[in-house]
Amino acid sequence: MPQDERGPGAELVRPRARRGGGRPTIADVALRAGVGAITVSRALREPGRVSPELRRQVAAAIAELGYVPDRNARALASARADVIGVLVPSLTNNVFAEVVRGIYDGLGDSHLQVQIGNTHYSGLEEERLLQVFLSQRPSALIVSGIDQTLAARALLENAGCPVVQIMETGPDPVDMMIGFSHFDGGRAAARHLAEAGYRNIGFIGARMDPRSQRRLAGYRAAMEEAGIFDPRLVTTTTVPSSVSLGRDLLREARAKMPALDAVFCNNDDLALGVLFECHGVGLAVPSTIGIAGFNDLEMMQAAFPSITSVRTHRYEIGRRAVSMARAAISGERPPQRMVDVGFELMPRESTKRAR
Amino acid sequence: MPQDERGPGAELVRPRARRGGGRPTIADVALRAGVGAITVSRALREPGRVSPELRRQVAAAIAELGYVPDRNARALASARADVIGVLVPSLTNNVFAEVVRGIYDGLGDSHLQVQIGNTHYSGLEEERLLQVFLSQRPSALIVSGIDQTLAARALLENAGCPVVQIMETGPDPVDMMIGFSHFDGGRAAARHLAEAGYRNIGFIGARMDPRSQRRLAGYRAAMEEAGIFDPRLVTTTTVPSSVSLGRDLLREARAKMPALDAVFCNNDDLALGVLFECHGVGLAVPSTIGIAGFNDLEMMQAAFPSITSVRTHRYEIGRRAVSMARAAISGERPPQRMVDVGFELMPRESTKRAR
DNA sequence: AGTAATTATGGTAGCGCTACCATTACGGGC
DNA sequence: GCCCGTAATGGTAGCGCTACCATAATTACT
Repeated sequence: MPQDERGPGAELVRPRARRGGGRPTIADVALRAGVGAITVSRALREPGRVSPELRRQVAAAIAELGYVPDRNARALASARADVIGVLVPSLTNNVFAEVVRGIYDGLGDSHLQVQIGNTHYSGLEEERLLQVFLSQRPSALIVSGIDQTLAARALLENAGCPVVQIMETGPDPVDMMIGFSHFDGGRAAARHLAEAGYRNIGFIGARMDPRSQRRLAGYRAAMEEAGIFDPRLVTTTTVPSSVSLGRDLLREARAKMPALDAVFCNNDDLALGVLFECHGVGLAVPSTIGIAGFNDLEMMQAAFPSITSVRTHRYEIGRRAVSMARAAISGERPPQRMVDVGFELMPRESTKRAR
Repeated sequence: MPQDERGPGAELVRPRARRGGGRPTIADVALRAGVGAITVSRALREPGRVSPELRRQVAAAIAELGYVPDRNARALASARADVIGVLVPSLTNNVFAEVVRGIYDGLGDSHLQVQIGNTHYSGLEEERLLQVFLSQRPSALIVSGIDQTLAARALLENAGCPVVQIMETGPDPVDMMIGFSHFDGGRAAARHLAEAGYRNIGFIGARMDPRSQRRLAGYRAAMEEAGIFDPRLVTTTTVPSSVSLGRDLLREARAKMPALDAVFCNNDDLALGVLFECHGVGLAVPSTIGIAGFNDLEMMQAAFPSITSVRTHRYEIGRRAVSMARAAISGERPPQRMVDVGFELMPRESTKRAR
């Protein structure tokens, strides 16, 4: 007889193995603490509603068992996942990377998780991701921009959770909104160049998503105010932005308009490329050509010469968007549904034309 | 009698309102399609096991009702969320932003979602996030580096799901691993500078996380091989990297070692700062001073002069890490548990010393 | 003192899905 | 023709938690 004698029936009698893999559940904790399961649940979510005595017992039992609540079960039972869905058009674009960092930092010690979707600047992809996110019943949604498709907008309006649109301000928010005016930012940069004494001020733009378009519109407005607008000054492409592309576009712009004496770049990557191109072909900055960028990445002030740019408050937008979402989740709708965080023109060497 | 006559008992008889908010469930779809609920579930997850006939009926019912599966219920029932947890030390560091982009692109049309945690280069934070992630029973985990704390390593080993360590290679993987040798990368860059004829080759490093340390070790090995190592050539700080910091560190390095004729920078941001500092103080690059960076960001080749760097395959690492994870999730352990994607030295103008 | 309001706790019944097993239909090997 | 393996489908019983209601034990108030 083998030692491992269990009899042929043992297999049949054995209770079905626990599906979940044997992790302790709330029932185990309740048993150990000598309380009901619901009291454990409450001790975790609303400690104020449980007596200090029981709270201690529960905490001890949790520690002894190494209990970790199952987020999936919680989400199913409460019909709400502790997740904030975030949609951004790009993950590698430094601007959105900082927004995302602000979002993460804005979570603080809340139990919320972030789920990021990358729309690749595509409205259809945004719709698809919205569907996916909604299937989790998120606690809130943060979406970039104000140019959602009709279908996406409908999804947002029926999301059943707070929604924050970020990075731009505009009329008719779905719910809440925090950002700034790209039009005004573009206009401020262009005005600055005009005031510095430049006359043939070009615009260089890549990608040309809706926000870029509005910066271009702001540039145009400033140029027309000064009576120096000329369509040949505008050089754009839908190709994604890069430093090399900045070099290429400056070459293209100068070929078209040899008299060009300044450029306002859609973003700082292009501005850096423009600076390198000037170095490469021996154009003096700022005396022969002025350069202004947009976003004010850290490197703008370290460049030589330092580059004028429009500082945007990306990190702050991320943080405050989460604050607004958290407030709304707790039921307290913030007084301001629409927040304009503005921008700041940072004049530097690259636009100091000697008069 | 009021019109709205329901009798006092109506309130008690009324079936309890559906908790979930009235979204159609799998049972609704099953009813409509005239099949069992389980068949709907299978039609969605393993279409091959359902007859084409029923599959069509189910698809039609889903479309008519606008059914969207509840991910939370699925996760609870199957004890597995369709989520890949990703831990990175930084979200704004361009290198990790590209890894993350590769990860997202690697998902393809799978039903997987990504959950990103930002460890801020902290082992303790990594532990905490691992706990949070594990409470969702993720399908796989991707973690950066090989320097986990003991506790974090234990969590990973008992995670009960595939684990991929990325960005580095090293002995003793938890499960799978994909990356490259930072030591070899650092050594290759330093050797290149020595072979180009530079003699007083400095090292400039920021943050000095474990990967930076290994690059420094590689640099040192190359210097000792060439018999030109001097500890005064090394300038580091634990401050996070930036372009401005590159300028500062070059000033510091030159103050310490006026004979400095080349620098290998920990990363490309610093290298760019070094270039600007050289422009600022009128040092000729590459004749008076040579510059090499690490990672080969796009701007390196667009810079003037273009900057030598060590190209790392960040996007590819992200993509392939997901492939490996997906393979493991499907049960097919990939033949290679450890993948070294290598790196590529990109010699450019900034190290072309005229002999 | 008696009643209502409040607090603290527990029991029950799901949330919407899938694992597991049972059942049926069909074809092939003997 | 019978048995058995295979494929296709369904029923049942949870997964681990929380909403909802019930109950008991207080406190507040008339």
